[in-house]
Amino acid sequence: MYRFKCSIGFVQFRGVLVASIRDVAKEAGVSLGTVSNAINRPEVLAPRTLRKVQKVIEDMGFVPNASARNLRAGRNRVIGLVVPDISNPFFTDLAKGVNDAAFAAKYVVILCNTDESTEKENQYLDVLSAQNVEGILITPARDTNRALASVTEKGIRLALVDRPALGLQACSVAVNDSYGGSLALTHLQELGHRNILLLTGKEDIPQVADRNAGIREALKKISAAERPEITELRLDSMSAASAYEVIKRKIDSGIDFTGIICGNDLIALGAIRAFREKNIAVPEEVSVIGYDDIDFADSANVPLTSISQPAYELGYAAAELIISECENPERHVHQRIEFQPRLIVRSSTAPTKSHRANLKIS
Amino acid sequence: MYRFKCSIGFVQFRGVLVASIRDVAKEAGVSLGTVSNAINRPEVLAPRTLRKVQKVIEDMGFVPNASARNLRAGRNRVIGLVVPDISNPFFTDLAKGVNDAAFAAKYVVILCNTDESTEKENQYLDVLSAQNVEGILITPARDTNRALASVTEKGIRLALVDRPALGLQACSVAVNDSYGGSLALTHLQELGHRNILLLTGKEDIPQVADRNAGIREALKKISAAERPEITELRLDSMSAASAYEVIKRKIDSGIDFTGIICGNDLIALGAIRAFREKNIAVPEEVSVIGYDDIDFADSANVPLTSISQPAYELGYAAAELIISECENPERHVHQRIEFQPRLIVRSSTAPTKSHRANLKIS
DNA sequence: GATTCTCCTTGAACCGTTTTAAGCGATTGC
DNA sequence: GCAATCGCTTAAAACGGTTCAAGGAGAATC
Repeated sequence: MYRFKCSIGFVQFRGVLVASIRDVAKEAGVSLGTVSNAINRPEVLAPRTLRKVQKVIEDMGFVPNASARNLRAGRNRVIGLVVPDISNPFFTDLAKGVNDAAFAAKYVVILCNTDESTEKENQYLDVLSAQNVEGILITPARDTNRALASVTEKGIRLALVDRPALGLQACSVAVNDSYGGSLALTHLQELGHRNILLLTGKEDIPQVADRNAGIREALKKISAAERPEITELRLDSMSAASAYEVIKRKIDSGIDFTGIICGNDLIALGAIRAFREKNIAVPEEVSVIGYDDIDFADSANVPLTSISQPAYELGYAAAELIISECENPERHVHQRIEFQPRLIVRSSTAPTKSHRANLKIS
Repeated sequence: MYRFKCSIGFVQFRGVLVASIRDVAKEAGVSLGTVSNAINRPEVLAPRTLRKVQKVIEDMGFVPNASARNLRAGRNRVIGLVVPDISNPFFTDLAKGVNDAAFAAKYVVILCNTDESTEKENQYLDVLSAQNVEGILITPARDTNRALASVTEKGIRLALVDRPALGLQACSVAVNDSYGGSLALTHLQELGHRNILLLTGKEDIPQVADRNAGIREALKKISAAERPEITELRLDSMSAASAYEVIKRKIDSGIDFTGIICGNDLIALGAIRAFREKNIAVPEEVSVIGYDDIDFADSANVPLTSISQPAYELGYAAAELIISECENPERHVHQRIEFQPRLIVRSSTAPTKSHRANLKIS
């Protein structure tokens, strides 16, 4: 650090001497405004002055104080990301996308993990607005969160991730969940499954509701004779542990299905673990289909058939969207980006026995 | 929002009217300093005044501007977390621990992902110090990063996570990597493995170096007759994809080992995938041991033997440490917390053929 | 040589808080 | 009855930047 060489006293800050723009100015023999220009509008300075100031900045290791900057400019290059479960690789990938896009634009991301709780979500929204972030990227735990609207009233821009912006003044980046649901159902139906268990989270989780809707939609299109029977089972938390417990109990009370559609891959992994423990073969006796197609799906005990969602791209696009809104508010128009999910077939799904028999006959 | 009722003009901010402390003061008929006191030191105000001001604050939905506050007070309840790879569940869990501890203390976390690059690490350190975060939690990509020292010089408190604080004025929370390495080696050695491949990241990654040191230490304690031969192989990135490619090539050029010690579980999964593809049985032909014991280790294709590290606790402890330092700088003394790793045996390791034969004989 | 024009640079105002010394009315002490 | 004390409240000075109107030094024009 340069501080010992500097002729005038630096400011005491947290017990340490830190250079301010004033110190740079004095050292470089220019005015304070010139230093500011060197940082923000180098093109207005004479090349000689610019170089001189830059050298001093470099030597002193000067970094402009973001708070002061923000106070004056009303901007701070911070966005918030609010997700229900960062341990889920889907959201991890999404967060990575957000981070990379933010980094490229010299923004910074505050990560908030709500554990699927609306209460924690609201607390985080309060904290984020106190921090005065420029924008918030959120995958809301529930569809009806009035706190979301009040955030936009405070001038904080909002974008919904993995959700359409229902009635909100906001951009959204989502995956077509309804189509994803229908992909899963159709796959099992075509393999001959007629009794299917739907193992998801609480109904008020938007993604869950949409996929269920897609499944029902797809059901209608299937002739009555071939139409599967659906049973629903709700987990308190969309985690492997929760699915493991529930499926173990289910096995004990008797299995009345040949296929499971899971709310995400973690649930699928938990279920498969339960089956393995009880010596029920996947996919021979039960087919399991996951959702998200996380990286591990391929390395799993039984490589998972899953519905692939572009998590990283989702996050990247969302961050780009909100950052462009922050940089250019007047020109911005809210938009809705929708990605399409894809079915990835691996080893955890197979035709039912009767279906195989039928195939041989015909 | 109150803004339409207020008699004087609010400040235009991001296209939206936002109340400042001045507006509150005017509305409540008190001075600006009194409002500040109502917020920060309610005990100095007369109860009547306090109630009056609080009511106005409530009605206006006033939230103090964090930038101004930070500028003046030098505190902002923000800490930074810098990790090499957030996609790695080890760091995800760690980040979750940090987040939970921060949330409990009403702090907020800026997440920074460096992709194991010192350059990106330094850029993030600059951004974080510009943001004036109160503290930084970091798992440095390399041991020798001079930028770290300069951060503390700027009055930003530092704590090292998953690393001891080598010569730095900082707390640290770490896992005994050297012991972890010896655990892995001893396990394979006891299973009869005499040719072991070490599949890790670059040597200058501190954790890698320490574990290697632990392995060499353990080797020395083994009698020459039983001492395994170690070959090292370095990956550019500690990811499944990288391990997969390298091991596939290795298989083609001939396998001269019966066991692999991997730098983390992702590497182990990538390696196992390569073996499976080439029809080499794990653990019958090759034993594989991972590191970190991520949640998924148990659900993997071949359930992974691994060295378990308390990632969540690591993060939680680190965050608590730095937050207590921020809240009480003068009373704080730097400390070093060390967790012990544990060996978790699953199915990816087994005795070598000759070892099994020996066992039968004896 | 005076005038205009360009190109840089400067000084001062301002952003919204916190903090502290000073002020002020009421109460207490002598 | 006057000074000292007490309990609140206030005014004003930071904090560290950005921004912009105004100033000043040369170069170009007349």
